[in-house]
Amino acid sequence: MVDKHTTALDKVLHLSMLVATDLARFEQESGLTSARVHLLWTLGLVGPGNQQSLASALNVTARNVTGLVDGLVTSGHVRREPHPTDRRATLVTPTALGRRTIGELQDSHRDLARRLFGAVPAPRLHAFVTTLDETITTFERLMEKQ
Amino acid sequence: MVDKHTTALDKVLHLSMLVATDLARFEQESGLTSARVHLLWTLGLVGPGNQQSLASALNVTARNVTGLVDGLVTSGHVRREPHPTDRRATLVTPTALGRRTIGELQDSHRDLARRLFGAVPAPRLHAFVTTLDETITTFERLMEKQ
DNA sequence: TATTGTTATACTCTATAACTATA
DNA sequence: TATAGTTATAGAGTATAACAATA
Repeated sequence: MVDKHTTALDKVLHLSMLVATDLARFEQESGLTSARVHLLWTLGLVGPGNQQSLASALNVTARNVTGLVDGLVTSGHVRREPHPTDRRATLVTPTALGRRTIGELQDSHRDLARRLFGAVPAPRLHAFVTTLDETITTFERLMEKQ
Repeated sequence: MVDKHTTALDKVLHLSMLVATDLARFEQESGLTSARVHLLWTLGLVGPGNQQSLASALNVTARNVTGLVDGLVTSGHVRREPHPTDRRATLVTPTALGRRTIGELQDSHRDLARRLFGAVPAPRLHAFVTTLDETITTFERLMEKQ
């Protein structure tokens, strides 16, 4: 039998694993890989940008972004455009297909959240989020100290 | 502004991402990769077994397990032993180093859980776990229907 | 000089298919 | 015939290092 703290952590990880499984189905259907979906999702969050900014946001090397963008150009999800002011840089911009895919990602994310938490009474959902906030804060303080 | 359901889901994912970051530090320090740590963790859960059972538990192909075990044999974490009754099979068994690593994994998992949730009042932690249980159940019912 | 992106190279994870030894 | 594991092959993600073009 495990202690109650471990139980809580394991259930958090279990839920996020299920969400990842759901995302994997999206990836299969769209013919995309996790890394490319991650790039598209980020593009949806921060808007068109150069590859360096994507590398920072994704926490990978610039070389890696080159490869991911190559793949997404081939699949027709993004375009490389000249940067308006810096001739060294390229502007990674979603195509119509890319914009549609990003929208579907955002919609299914929101739908999933609503289906998962829609039946939870408001006060309990509030307490749930409060606990998560405290936990995340605790974690970030722990990380700082090392 | 996002709705409260999306906020809840995003915070769950944020927390699990932080946990993954913590695990990544363990991987760096031990010189192991995620996939190999996952295999060791599974070995700790289910005990020594043949490669097919590991493949099922990890949800990857037998070929993939061959490669992971190759790496862990080279790093000295596991040994391939003859299966006592089936001469086709090999028994993947942790070495002393492997057992120590598995123990450290389990300890640091338990420690992390205690540090994250140790300060949460018992009733609120209980409600937290209840909400997670409901959510996981909801999710699994959603998956069945498709 | 510093930065952006690419070429060169290499390793890991992952998969499918064909094969050997054994059940 | 079926199963356990390996060899052969291939693609994707990731990294470091060297380099060209531009700032």
